[in-house]
Amino acid sequence: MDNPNKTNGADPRADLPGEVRVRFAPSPTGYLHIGGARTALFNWLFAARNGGRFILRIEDTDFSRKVEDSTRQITSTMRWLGLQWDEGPVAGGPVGPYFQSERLDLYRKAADELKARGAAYDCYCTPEELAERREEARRLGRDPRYDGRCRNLAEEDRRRLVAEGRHSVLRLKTPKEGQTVVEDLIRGTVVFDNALLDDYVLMKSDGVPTYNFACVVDDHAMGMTHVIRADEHLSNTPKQMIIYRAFGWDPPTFAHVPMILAPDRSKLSKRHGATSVEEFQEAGYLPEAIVNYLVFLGWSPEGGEEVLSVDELRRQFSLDRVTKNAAIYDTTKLTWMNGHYIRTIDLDRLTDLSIPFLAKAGLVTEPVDPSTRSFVKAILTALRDRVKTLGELPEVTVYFFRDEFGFDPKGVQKHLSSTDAAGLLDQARAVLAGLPRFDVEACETAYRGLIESLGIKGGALIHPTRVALTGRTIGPGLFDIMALLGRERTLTRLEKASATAREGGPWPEPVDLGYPTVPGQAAKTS
RNA sequence: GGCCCCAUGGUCAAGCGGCCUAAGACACCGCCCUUUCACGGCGGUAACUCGGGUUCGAAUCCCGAUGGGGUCACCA
Repeated sequence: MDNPNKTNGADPRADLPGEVRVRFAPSPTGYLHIGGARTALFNWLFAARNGGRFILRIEDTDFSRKVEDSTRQITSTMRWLGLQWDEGPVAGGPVGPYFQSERLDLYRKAADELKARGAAYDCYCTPEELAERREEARRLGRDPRYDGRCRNLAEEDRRRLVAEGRHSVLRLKTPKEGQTVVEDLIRGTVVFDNALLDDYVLMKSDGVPTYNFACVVDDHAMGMTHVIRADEHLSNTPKQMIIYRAFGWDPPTFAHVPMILAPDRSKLSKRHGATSVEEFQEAGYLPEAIVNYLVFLGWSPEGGEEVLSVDELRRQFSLDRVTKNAAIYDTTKLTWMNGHYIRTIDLDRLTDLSIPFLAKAGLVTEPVDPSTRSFVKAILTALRDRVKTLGELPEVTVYFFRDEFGFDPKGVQKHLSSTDAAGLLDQARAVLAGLPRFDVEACETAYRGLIESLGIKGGALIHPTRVALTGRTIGPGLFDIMALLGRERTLTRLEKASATAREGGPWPEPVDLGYPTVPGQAAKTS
């Protein structure tokens, strides 16, 4: 005799490492969505805080031929963010495989068990018929739900349908009465009427499970203790609870975190600009800034700090300080935070992170030699608190790397259009040329001296010099620029600018290095 | 449309019955610092969706309305 409980066994959780087990289960869509990243982050932090394990599972039950590429993309971005998983692709683990596409046998077995328990049944209705009936129901103003006609099929009818060559799907026999109660860590108690639940599909006709089914089978088999996921899954939860109950399994504890919405309050999608972590990565955002920003979308620390290190987050994160309301995603604060990290992280690290951006613009060639590296480092010292993203770097540093850098017409107009300016530049050049040492202090002393002896205001000399040396009116301190440029280039540029000023131009046009892309702010500019 | 969730400034948010004539951060606006631009410092504008209750007392509890969001597939 069949023992309906025989495959229940012990709760898998009992034998698995970690008291707390949580997972992030993305489907391989090609990139790591910003909302997904936050869900992953919450899970990761929750595991860290509770001494648990963080599992990565790829939900690739959909067709998708790019599974491999997509998975690589997602995993590499997660690593870049610092969200290492304890079990999952590459890492392996005791309850693998961690790709749903490799777990098909498990689902089939589980499906058979459910059928044996009388909790599910084969349905032979074709998609066309279903669509037709849905349409019909809609027309009559009824809920477009499955009518349950295969729920209690007589054996001979079943045979007839098979003989017609029909394929079947497996449907769950959902209870017609009663309620399903979800005790959610964030939402509290949420009650759903079973009567509203459809006999939805568990296994598709091609033998592949649907999301809700695979999700339950895996969460159970993988010993999940908590399921932390986006709010959009809350309405799926009763369906999943019923499956757990049908198997006789204890469901995990659920926590539905609020969604991240686009500025227009709708669900975040591609048309809202940057929605993937990769886009921010390419634009020169630092992982710590993204993590820091993301965690504050829905969570806040007890102390009210706005900037917290990852270590601090791992120590402080808790689900009971997660808000219930959806957050609108706005990059302004992220950009500010990125600027904060740019000016506070270790300089060597900043240098290493910056070089690829300069290389991409052709300003340096990788691998950089030591002297170039220290030059970049010195530039960064002078410039780091003036940029918000690494992507802006080429734009604001060209003149350090190239002698053709173009002049801002307004700057020229304002500071280099008179012959006075040319004269000033000549005098400055003479003074600088005679300096025994050419460093920040020496340059400044020389300039201050010249300014005083000419009886002019500092700006009268400094502004024209800045434009002459950099082509623009903004940038680091002038004497830092001189020291960075070195005597030779400084003198040459002064001379050249003076000559051009005398001739009244022409001044080279600013070069286009691809303007800094700040994702999500495109809409603002237009 | 049914069901579910949510509701404090432009945005993120603190607040969990009296400490609220409501924190903090970003953004914005002034001022200061200053060779520019930043950074930094100081200050300012700006919010409890509405209506009923409960209570001595409500941003906080209850109900309703309104608004927003999610979900209703052989997608995940």
